[in-house]
Amino acid sequence: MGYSYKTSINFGLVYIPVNLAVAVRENNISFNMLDKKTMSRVQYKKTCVDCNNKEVEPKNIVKAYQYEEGKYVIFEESDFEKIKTNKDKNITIEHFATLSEIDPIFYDKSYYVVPSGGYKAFSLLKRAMEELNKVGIAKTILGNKEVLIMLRVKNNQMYLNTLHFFDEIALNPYQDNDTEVDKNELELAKAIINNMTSSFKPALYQNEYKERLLQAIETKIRGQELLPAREEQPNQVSSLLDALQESLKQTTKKKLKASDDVIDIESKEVKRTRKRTTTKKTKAKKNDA
Amino acid sequence: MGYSYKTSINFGLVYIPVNLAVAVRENNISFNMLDKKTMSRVQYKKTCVDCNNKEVEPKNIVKAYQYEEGKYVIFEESDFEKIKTNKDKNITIEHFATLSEIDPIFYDKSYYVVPSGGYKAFSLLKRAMEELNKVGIAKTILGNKEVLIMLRVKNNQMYLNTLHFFDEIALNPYQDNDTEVDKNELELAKAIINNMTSSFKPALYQNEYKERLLQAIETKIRGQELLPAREEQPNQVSSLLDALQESLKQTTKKKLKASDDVIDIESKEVKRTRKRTTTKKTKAKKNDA
DNA sequence: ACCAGGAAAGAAATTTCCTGGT
Repeated sequence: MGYSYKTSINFGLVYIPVNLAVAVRENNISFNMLDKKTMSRVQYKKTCVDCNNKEVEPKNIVKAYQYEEGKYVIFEESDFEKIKTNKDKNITIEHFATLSEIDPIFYDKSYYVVPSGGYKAFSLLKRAMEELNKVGIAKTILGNKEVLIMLRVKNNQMYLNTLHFFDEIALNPYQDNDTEVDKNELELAKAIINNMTSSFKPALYQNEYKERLLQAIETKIRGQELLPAREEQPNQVSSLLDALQESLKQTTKKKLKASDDVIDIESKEVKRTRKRTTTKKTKAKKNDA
Repeated sequence: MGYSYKTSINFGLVYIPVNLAVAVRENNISFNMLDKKTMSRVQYKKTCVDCNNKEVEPKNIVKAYQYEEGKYVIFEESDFEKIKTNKDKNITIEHFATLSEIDPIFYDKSYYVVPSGGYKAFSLLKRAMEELNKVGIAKTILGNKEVLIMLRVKNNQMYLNTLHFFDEIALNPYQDNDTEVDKNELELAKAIINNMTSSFKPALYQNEYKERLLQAIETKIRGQELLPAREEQPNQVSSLLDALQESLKQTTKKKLKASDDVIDIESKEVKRTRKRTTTKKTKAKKNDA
C-alpha cells in the first residue's frame, strides 16, 4: 500500500516518524467521457490560451497565483519550502481534548497513522491516549496546505483526522427561532423517534443503488433496454397530526416485530466480510490508442 | 446562496421538502497553471484520442462505463433516472441512533438542511430530535451517488452529514498487538497528556501557513526575494525515558502558567468574527484572453 | 503500476483527467 504523506508526531519531546495511509477509499462506479461519433476516449490536452491553443509541455508549466485580473506571480516548489518551518512539517501535538467536544462538522479526511520508527514510543503514546480516552490536537502542513489535525486511538489503532478550520464553516442560510411547536404533536414525534431507535451498524447498510447500477451495466452489455424501477405508491395523509398518529401506530407495530428479529440481525453483522469489489475497471491509458 | 441538492425528508409519514446547503467551504489559496514562456493561462482542451487529437465539442461527449479494456456502454442522464425510485430521491429516516455511536471515520460531507415547505413539521422534528438527543440515519441518492446519511440537530439547526459506506473503510496496514509498554513510562505519558489537556476551541486555530503564503505573495508582487522561514532548534534528547521526564517537567510548568491566562483565552474566543476572506481571487475565464 | 491529490470545467458542486510520489 502506498502512503499519502510522510511526517512525524511530536509528543512533548518524543519524536515518532510516521506515514499516513488513507483510511477511506471511495468505491464509486466511475465513468469516462467518449466522443459520441467515434466512441473514442476523450483526453485533456493542456493548451496555451494566448498562443492559438498550442499544446503546452508539462515542463513548461509553472504554478502561479493571480493577484489581479491577468496578473500573476510564479511559485516554484522551492518557494513553498522556504515558507515552511520544520515544525510545520511535523505533527506537534498542541494539546489533548475529548472526542465529544469536536463537532462532526469539522471532520474532513481520515488516515491511519503508521510508524516508520520509534515503535516503542508509538505504542506508548497509543496506550496512554486510549487509556485516558483523549484525542490529540495538532496543526501541520500536508502537501502545500495547512490542516488542523485530530489524533485518536481506538482498538489499539491510531487514526488521524484532518479538521476544517473554523473560518471554513459557512453560516446556515435558514434561521427559525420562533416557530411554535404543539405539545401534543411533540409528544407524538418523540414517541415515534423512540420506537425507531436502534443502534448504528454500518455494515448493515448496503449500497443498493450501486448494485442496481451494476445490473444496468450488465443489461447494457447484453444490448438490452433498461426498464424503469418499480415504484411504491406513497401513502397520502392529510394533516401533520394524522401523519404523526399513523406513523406512531406503524412504528409501534414494527418495533414489536423487530424485537423478535434481533438475533438474526446480530448474526448478520458478525458474518460481514471485508471483500473488495472485483468489478473495478482498468483505466484506459493514452497508449491504449 | 445556492443549494446543492433539492430533496425531502420522510419521517414516518411526515413529508418535508428540503434543500441542502453546503456547510463547509474550503478557503484555500489556489494556484493556476501558466505557460512559462508566455505567462499565459493553461486551458484543458478535450480531444479525441483516436482522431488525431481533434477537439471534441461538449455536446458530442457522452458518459460511458468501461466494462472491458476498450469496451464501453453509454449512459445517458435518462438511464440514471430509470434506476432511481422515488424513495431513492428522498431521505427516508430508517432509524434513529445516538451521535457517539458513529465513528468519526464514517463522516464525509456536511450540509445545512433548509426546509422549502412543511415548516411546522420541520420545527417539530428538529425539536423532538434535539430534546431526545437522537440522530436520524437514512440513505438517499445525491447526484448519481448513493450515500448513507446522518441527520442531527444542534442549537436548533439541522445538519446533514453524508457517511461513508462500511466497505469503503480500508484496513490499517499496520498492526502491532504485542508491543510491551513499560509501566513507569506509561504513567509519565499519561501525566504529560493530563497536563496538556484543555478544551477544543476551533476558533483559536489560525491558518498561519496561509498567512505566511499571503505574505510571500505580497513579497513576490513587490518583486522581492522570499526569505527562508526562521527555524527553531529542536531539543535533542537521548532516550525515550529522558524525553518523557523532560516533557513532564515542561508541560507541568506550562500548565501552571496557563491557568493564569485562562481568562484571556476565553475573551479571545468570544471576540471571534465570522469574516470572509477578501483575498479570494477572481478565477480567470476563457474569455479573459 | 498504482492511486491520492491538484487543476480545470461548468450544473457553480462535483466530476473528470493528469501527474508525481511511492
